[in-house]
Amino acid sequence: MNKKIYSIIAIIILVAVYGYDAYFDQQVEEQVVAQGATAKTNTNEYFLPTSTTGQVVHHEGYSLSYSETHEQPEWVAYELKKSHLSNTNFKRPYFEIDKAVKTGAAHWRNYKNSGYDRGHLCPAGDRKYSQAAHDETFLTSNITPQKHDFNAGVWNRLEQKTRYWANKYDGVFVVSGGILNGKMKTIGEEKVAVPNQFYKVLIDVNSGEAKMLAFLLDHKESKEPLYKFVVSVDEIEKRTGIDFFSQLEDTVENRLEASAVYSNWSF
DNA sequence: CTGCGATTC
DNA sequence: GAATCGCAG
Repeated sequence: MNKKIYSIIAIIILVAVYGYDAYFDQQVEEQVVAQGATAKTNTNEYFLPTSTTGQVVHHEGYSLSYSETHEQPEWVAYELKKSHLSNTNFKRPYFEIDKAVKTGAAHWRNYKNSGYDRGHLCPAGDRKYSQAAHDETFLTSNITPQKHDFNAGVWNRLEQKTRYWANKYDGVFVVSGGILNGKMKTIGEEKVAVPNQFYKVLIDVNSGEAKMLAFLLDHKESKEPLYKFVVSVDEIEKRTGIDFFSQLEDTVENRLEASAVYSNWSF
């Protein structure tokens, strides 16, 4: 008689424990998917945007989608981890053609005496954790023509603020590029297009609830505070045709990308 | 930090 | 072309 009761109790306990465990796992999984936290284990692969050009190239420190017609990337994406931040000073190497771009990346000569900077999209300052990572940003597939006062000015301020956020929020994912449409000037024999606007999109999945932030800047120097350039991710998608953060669960993605609220980001 | 240009070999 | 140096915001 006692045996029977013990057996029943044991079964009830087993079911309860198993059930709770399964429930707990499910909750965790939903949370992980919602926050895109699996990105942690897959660095810059997880949050890659879609490519409108069909030519995605992966490097150790960043990935890019190359637009042959504009001779520059339509986006450059990478994770800026807190551990990447460093004060090391590496000597600047020479710019090199990215051999991984099969259609042929632009030669740096296009920029020579053009009046435009060779502007990094994955900044050298974000890849200072090793000489190799640093030097890898000097591939011309990571470069876009930028006015010097813009590059060294408001764009540089935004990059420094991004490093501030990477430190504060334990890493952020970054996607940057020029808006490659409309009428654009070109420079050099290969006719590298000069974007009229540049964008930067950020996502933080490592500190609390996932949050996004997007910037759209005219290609001109500005002393305005950075929050004045905040737009929704949807706005950038509309202008570029690129789909960002599609790995997120749809309702989460839609909600975050429609918002231009920046109150949960510290400026 | 973001860069360019002159000079030298 | 490669490396070094100085300069500017």
